[in-house]
Amino acid sequence: MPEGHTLHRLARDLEAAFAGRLVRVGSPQGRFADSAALLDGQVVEGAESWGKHLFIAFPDERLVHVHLGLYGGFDVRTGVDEVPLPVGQVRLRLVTADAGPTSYADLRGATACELLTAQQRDAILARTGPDPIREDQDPTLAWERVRRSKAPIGGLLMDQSVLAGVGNVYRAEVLFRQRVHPLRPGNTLRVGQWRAMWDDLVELMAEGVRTGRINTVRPEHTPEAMGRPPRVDDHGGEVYVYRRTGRPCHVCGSMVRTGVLQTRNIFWCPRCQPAFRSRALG
DNA sequence: CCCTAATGAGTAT
DNA sequence: TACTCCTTAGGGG
Repeated sequence: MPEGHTLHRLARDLEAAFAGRLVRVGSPQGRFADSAALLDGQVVEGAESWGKHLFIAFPDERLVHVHLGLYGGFDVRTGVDEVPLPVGQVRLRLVTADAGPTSYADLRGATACELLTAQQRDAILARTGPDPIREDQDPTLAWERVRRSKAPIGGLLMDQSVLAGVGNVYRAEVLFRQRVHPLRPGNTLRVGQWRAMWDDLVELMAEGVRTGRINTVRPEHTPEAMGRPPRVDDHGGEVYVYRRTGRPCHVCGSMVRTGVLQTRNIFWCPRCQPAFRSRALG
């Protein structure tokens, strides 16, 4: 489930499970085997995330860079009695190998799993915008990009060089909550609207880190408050528009619409998010 | 702008 | 067997 909150939780969990611990490092699937051999038997220094990028630090400034892509997963288990045999395509496995409690972590389906230098990590961070999950981030850096761009805000929100960590769910939901149409050009937004979106993302994504889910509905729109059935599908969080095509808007009852914006599905409410200029999405 | 490929696994047909 | 997906990089107009 890879948006920024997922990576942040993973960094936290990997840090708790492995920082300061001697680990065995392997690649049961084989595709990371050479690099794993270099790290095997070393002590993990820490783990950190930035946007959707995850870095696990080993001695001598060697960093494992992980990007989960569309469907990667990193299962971290702490305090287990036994480490099971790998199941499926495990690209990277970490297992504690000292006197402390036993933990292991299995990485599958990642777009990136590679060994980088600190310089290479810095190059990635240099093309990554402010991350609403991290402390002390400067939203004006993102605003300077948004206000100069005629690209649709729905695309800018997912441009990781503008803003780091927002994916398809958070973009659809923050646009709904702030009543902004996805096709609205960045350079037509007012700074107050941008600031409201940023502040909302800070809150929403912090809640995502706490719960591990993307939950975006306000208290008055929860299933309990409205007497409606809870969302039944996949990921579990309550949302306003994401993947709710053709269903009634929780706020106004209009049918939620869908379209494609920069190769990704976008969802919005035509009444709560009135069109601005363009009608290309209907 | 458009298209395609690349990661796994689950669910549908 | 196909099709989906909380992503991104690369190539061609």
